[in-house]
Amino acid sequence: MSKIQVTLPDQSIKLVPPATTPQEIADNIGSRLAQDVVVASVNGSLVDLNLPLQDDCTLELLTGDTLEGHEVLLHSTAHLMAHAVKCLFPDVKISIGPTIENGFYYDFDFDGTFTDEDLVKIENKMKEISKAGHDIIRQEISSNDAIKLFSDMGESYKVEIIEQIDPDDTIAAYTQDDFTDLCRGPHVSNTSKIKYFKLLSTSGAYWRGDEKNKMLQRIYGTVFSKKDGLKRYLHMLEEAKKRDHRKLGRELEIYTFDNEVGPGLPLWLPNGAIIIDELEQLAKETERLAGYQQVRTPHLTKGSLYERSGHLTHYKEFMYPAMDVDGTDYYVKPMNCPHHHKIFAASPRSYRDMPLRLAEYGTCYRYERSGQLFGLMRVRSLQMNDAHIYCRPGQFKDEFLNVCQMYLQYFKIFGIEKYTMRLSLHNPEDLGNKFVNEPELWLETEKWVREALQDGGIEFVEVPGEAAFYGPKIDVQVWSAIGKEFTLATNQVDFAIPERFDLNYIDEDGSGKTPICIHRAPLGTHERFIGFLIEHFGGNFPLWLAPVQVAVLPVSDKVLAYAQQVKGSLFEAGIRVNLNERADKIGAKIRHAELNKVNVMLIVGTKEAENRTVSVRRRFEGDLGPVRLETLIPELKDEIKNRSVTHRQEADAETQ
RNA sequence: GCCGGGUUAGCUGAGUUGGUUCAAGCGACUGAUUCGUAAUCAGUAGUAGGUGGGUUCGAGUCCCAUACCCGGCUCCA
Repeated sequence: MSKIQVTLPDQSIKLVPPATTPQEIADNIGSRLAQDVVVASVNGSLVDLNLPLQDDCTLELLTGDTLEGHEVLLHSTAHLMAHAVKCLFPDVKISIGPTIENGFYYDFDFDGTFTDEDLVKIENKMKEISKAGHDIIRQEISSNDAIKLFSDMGESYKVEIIEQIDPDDTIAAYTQDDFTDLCRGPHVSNTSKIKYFKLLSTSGAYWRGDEKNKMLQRIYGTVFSKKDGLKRYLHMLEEAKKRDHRKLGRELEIYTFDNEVGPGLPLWLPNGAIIIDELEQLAKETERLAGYQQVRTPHLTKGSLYERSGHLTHYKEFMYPAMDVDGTDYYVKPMNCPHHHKIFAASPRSYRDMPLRLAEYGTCYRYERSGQLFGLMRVRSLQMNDAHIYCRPGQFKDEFLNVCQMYLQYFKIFGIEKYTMRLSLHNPEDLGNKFVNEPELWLETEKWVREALQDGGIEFVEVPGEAAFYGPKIDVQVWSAIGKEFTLATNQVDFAIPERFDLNYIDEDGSGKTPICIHRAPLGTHERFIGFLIEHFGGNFPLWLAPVQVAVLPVSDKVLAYAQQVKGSLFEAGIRVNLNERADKIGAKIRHAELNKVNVMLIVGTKEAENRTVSVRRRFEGDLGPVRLETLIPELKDEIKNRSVTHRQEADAETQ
């Protein structure tokens, strides 16, 4: 019988009989690989390990350590979980069980809810099924057969899914013991390959993600190919919790909430106010240089303004209800743009005035639904680093790109490296509904934005259907310590609203033209940005942002007078300084300062008092020895002025 | 808004099946100590079971309502 040639990644060739499976080849190479391999890549496509090879091919045997292998392992574990759930709760219907970053979930239709005890039971059952070592067998079937198969099992959600699959596509079912699931695969070849898993949480989730549909019960879990991987991941989750801005925000006394004030309405404590102030300084300096002008607008406005802007039709449910003032509806403002439009309209404008850039740190109020609130990241009172740029079509690309570059400039200052730029486009099917009905303008402005980004060499991903109702936008996505995704900054094109406000400028030819408007908030809101920064730095703020920049720590009361002089000099130099006058030992004072994540500690004892020096100790660096204040103060002022991102190793190490 | 869980002192956090005055640690305060790079010792106090009802001889514990928080879903101008 002729053999087939199987080329391995090291270019070595195995001659095997036709119908040999990748698993058999792995078995032949070594017992370790035989056990660890989870999926095969044949001629570049992922396939099951028990798929018989018929022709010459290249073969890569992927373990659960590889990206593709881990994905397969996650997916197979979702099936294993569904299998276990069906064993324990035969009445549940299964729906979908995809992989997500670092894990998987499965949604079940279940009359009841899964308790923590249920999770333990399910996990134990999974271990049992894993130990039993059932083969996982793929079966390709026709659409009709699949519908019959899953109808007979009472799996109505699966039937619904199959009905929406193109009947010409291959439909596959995977069976392990008495459990069969619809899946395109590939999967690991045997349940015994799934070992190091953990069920993490439960929640409700709407079928197909639509809140009009039935709410299903979701279970989240994760799996790793090695015990150590799972352990490290669980440890990482614990570490991330330590950086959670809600925990650090309280510990570092940055902000708080109060039941009597109301949900989503943060109270900024003095330390938080300092951080806000520094951010505003940065923004004002940056925007002044970029040609922005500051404006200020009121918190209350007549409803008619929001009718004109379209916000009352598009976002009324997210606005605080109207209050009646002398028979007229007034609203607290949910955004600043209509007011800025009014400022544009307040004077006749010429093409010579363009681009006109109006900036404001306006406080807005949005009625976020109660379940959306999340620490500082999602609040009901928020202050935006907002501005609106009015420009002529020919100026658009430059203006838009400049805004994007402003983001990048900020990100550099903060050392933000992990983010995604997302270009959100309209969905033609939602024109006139979710999006203003201007099909040509949509396409044109989307093209402009895309070109501006490409010209600027800025990487981005395109997301259809996510645009604002008045135009395409760029969102900058970041992740909180616990992995939640957030829009940190946003930059939107608005080709519709200026017209509704009858905004115009006199062009070179003497005719009136409508400007294009760019909405932009590179620092997002104070609330979200600071929430993010707390996590980004793990509370270890760079010197310029730190609420307490320097702590003066006298070794004993004997040198208190000198310590007070030191504090005075720093204070006069404009540095935020604390003096620890307590009767503690120096070790305790240092510990206290370290726990408060103070960047610079100045230890003064009799030696320093005699020599008119201070001993510098910096966070993460330890004792740096004595230095004269005349030397130290200018250095610190430089570090502050340059907004240097230093002394944050620990936060780096913790970043996932 | 929806599904689930939770709420005990400033923080963390115990508390059997409802049974006299609700731990403890940290923090705070007072006193002593005057000390050299992540915790000195002793003592004191504390407005502590979210709020409102109910069951009961008796509720932190059981029931109902409500507020707020947490995990998700959905949403995000």
